[in-house]
Amino acid sequence: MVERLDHLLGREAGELSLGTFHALCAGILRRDGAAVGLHPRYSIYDDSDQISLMKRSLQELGLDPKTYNPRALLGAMSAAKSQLLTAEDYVERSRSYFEEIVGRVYQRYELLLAQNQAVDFDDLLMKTHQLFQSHPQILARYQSRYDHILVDEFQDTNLTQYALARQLSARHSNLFVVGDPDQSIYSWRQADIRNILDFERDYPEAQVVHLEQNYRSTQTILQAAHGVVSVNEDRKETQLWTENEKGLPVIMVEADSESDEARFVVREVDNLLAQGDVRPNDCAVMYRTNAQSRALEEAFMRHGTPYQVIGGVRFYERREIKDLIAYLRLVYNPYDDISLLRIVNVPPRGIGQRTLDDFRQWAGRLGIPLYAGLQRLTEDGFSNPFGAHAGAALGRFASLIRDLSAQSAQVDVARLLDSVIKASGYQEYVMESPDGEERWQNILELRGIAAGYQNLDPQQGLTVFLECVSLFSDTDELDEKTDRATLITLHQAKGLEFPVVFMVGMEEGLLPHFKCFDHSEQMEEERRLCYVGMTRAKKRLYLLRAMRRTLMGGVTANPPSRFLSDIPGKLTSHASLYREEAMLASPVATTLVEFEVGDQVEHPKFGRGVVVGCRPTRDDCELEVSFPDFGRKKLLSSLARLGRLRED
DNA sequence: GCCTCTGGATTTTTT
DNA sequence: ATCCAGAGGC
Repeated sequence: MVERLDHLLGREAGELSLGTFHALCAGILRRDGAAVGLHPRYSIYDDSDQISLMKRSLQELGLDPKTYNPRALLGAMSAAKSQLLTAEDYVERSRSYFEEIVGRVYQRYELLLAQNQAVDFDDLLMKTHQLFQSHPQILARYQSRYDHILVDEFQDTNLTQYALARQLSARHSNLFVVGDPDQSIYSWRQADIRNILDFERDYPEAQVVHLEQNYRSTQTILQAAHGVVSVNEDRKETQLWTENEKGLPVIMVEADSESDEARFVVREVDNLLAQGDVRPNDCAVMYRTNAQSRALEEAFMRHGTPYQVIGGVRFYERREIKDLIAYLRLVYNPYDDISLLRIVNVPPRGIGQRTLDDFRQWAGRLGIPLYAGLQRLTEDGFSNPFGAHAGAALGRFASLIRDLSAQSAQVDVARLLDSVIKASGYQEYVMESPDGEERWQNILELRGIAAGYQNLDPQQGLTVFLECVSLFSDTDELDEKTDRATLITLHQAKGLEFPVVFMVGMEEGLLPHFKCFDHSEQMEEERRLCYVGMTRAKKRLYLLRAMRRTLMGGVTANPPSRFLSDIPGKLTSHASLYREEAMLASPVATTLVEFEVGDQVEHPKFGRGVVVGCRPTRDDCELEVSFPDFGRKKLLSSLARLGRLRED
């Protein structure tokens, strides 16, 4: 985004602050969070840290994590935070037994967060809002800093984000939001469409501009996508139009299995590349679930076609990476018990469950963070209450972290990381494990990323590095410089565009996902998701499905997605792998051209003619063409080299 | 304390 | 199919 703006605005782009709500808030809290009791070196807890903390909350309350699913509780709590409900608010309005439990857990969870000097993703937003509310003079500073505020993808903001935008723009009243209700695909993350509806109420003087001209896609693609999304009932009818050409038909492909599906994609990409006007970068393959990337990746790899997978098993969620980050986080924020517990015995250093339980209880009685407890153990003249063996192991760990902390003020992040690896013996530990080599490569990659922070002073470097790691977004890794195809989920693809798009898994159960079958609102969201995917395509759109596919160990046969039948037939062509042998190595879309009755066509031998009949078959189209000099001829669209004459 | 085995859950999407 | 937590053996 920064690059795009640089390109558009030139030098002035440097004056802009640009970021996700979360990143912006993280910076604000880093500077001014002390006003709401936040330590400037607070940690940001991600998904798995949240799970740990939630489990600990349950444990402390004597609740069984099997009865009370930590994920479900986190979900309920997150929903509350997205609407600015504090734990106390929540408790006050809880109506059911479940809500009562959530309320109790929420309170305990908040307490633990505070003890750890940590915040979760939702807190970044909510605490910033609280900060602004309780400290108008701080808010005023940010208000005067930003003359204008623009929120993009406004349909995907939650109530807290909207409230933040309101606060920040209150002084200048220059708030500009851009959004498309048809592309609202994050309601499960508490995105609230009310934000769009309420906007005009909250800003009665707002000017509304409807952007109905599309500059990206061909007419055919737009019409096909409209066919899908216009079925939604909870929707205001709008139809995009474009001055672009009609373009190629949408290609529907029916494959045998997911590997066939993947093979088709790879071959077609190669065909397009061979033809010359398409580069690997122009091609994207989109799917509903990350698990689907596997078969595709395999096909791309085997075929030797360059590709990149966005998201999937996320880099920063790999175990070896999280472990090393936990060392850095603990060094950075000694209150961070979650990070300490993660690595206290990784690699194994003789601190087992028993020792740890004793130690935690002991520190708990003293009311001090675990790290402070460790330091106390090593103080001179302190008689260690743990056994000789366990006590010594704890002591060694304590001095390990202390040495690293001392270094953290002196050396840059990359060197600090080297020290962590060396002092903990992490390299040996990783190399012993299965996939050791691969995991070590990941660590080297992390080392490379850390090296990018060398020009900052040590403290600053560590701060910025940890923040980037926590707030890293998958689409950040989208690499436009190396020329390769992109494999990406439909959700992540929002906001992007590609000349060639393959949507795979167009089946009932995948898109729409079977989890959405029972709820009409969720079903409408699936439809929008399909719409988002289709409208990413500029020139060529392929919709693929597999007759059989392996899901969670078992083989299933999914019927075609209901969305496929909402695309007007005259916009589509069918292709399948069965025809593959007969097909020359040329892209499907150049051999299949869309014809309608009445089209003027030209044949290399018969000359000009008019299409009088058109019968689509499963993977082709039988045409009947009337030629003035040769009479009526039956032709196969894929074989007869017919050209359509321009309509005037 | 640490390693291995087994049974059970678990996959929708993400800042 | 794969990952994780808990149990049991060394």
